[in-house]
Amino acid sequence: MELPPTQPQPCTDPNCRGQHAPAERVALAVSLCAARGNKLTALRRQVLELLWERGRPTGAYTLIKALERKHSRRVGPPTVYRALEFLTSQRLVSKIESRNAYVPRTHPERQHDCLFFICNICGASSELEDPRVVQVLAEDAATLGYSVDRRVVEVEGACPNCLPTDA
Amino acid sequence: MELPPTQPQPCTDPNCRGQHAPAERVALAVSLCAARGNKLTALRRQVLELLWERGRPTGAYTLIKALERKHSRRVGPPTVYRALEFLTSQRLVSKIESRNAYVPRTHPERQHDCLFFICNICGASSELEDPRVVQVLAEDAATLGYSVDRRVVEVEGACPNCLPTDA
DNA sequence: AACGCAATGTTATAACATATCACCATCAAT
DNA sequence: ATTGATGGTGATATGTTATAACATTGCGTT
Repeated sequence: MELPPTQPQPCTDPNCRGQHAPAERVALAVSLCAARGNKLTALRRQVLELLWERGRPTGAYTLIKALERKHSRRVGPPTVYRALEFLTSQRLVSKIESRNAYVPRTHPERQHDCLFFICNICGASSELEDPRVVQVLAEDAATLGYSVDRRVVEVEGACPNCLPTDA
Repeated sequence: MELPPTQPQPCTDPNCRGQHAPAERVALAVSLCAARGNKLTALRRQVLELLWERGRPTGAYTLIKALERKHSRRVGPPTVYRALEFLTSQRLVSKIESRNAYVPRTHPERQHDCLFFICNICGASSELEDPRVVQVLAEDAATLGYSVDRRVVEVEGACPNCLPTDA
């Protein structure tokens, strides 16, 4: 859980227009929150920045240690969990349930639920949007008579970088 | 997490041939393990029985308390976690990642990965098999260049029993 | 200043999971 | 039968993730 940071992953969305450096991600978050009338405070912004800097699903206690290093004082778990809750409510962050870890979302301006691919070897994750998954799950929910509040779709495997190459 | 047990859910698979009472589920598990040369010991069987009796995703520490009542002595966490690991390896149990809880599988004889619907109100869950989900996720994985080891698909919502009725 | 409110700080604890070592059956090989 | 390997279990401690409960700070309003 204490792996070194990586570079942010490339966006897997063909319609994406860039803005992928951490600073740009955070700037987008600032303007999104402002537009919604919510406050991306210094603490919340720092947590989001840390997530972007690390570039992979990161546990709450790793964030706590990073904040303690940055502030040179103790940081209690609720401090970070509250920030994560806020960021999640703003769709700026998603929790990876199968890892108990958190990732920043590449497209917080969109309403869709995400789908995550997670590499079991390097720990990186890729976010994807696929309406077909949403559609199929909606049909299944209808069959069962369920209403849908939230979808958790996580695929574990090996990413292209970690997969043995043929070359 | 300490809700009362419910009845086992009806099977949502149209091709299912019954055998849904807890005793029958356990009998099937016994024969499956025997056929595979694995030992469903007393402890493991008890954990599986408890899961069937509870009829909803159940946390490891709830199982520990139940075993302690049954055995009238202390049961350490590793005891239950080892049983859960065995049952999971035999596809007799799945973990619900979004709840840190465990459910018995209705069709352990099948190889497919499952898809779970979980009611946020009563806590019940339904297991489903849908090859379309597997197919779509496989296509997405191919697009990203990922290999797939495991799928986690969990849909949270309200089950038909808990949804307001029109009648 | 006094108040209301949102955010944050602080401490403790709950809830979930694993490491480690010891013990004891079972069973195959000698 | 003895030995030794294996696998399951018991027991204690510890690690990891998350929340409850309550205090404090900072800031805008009156």
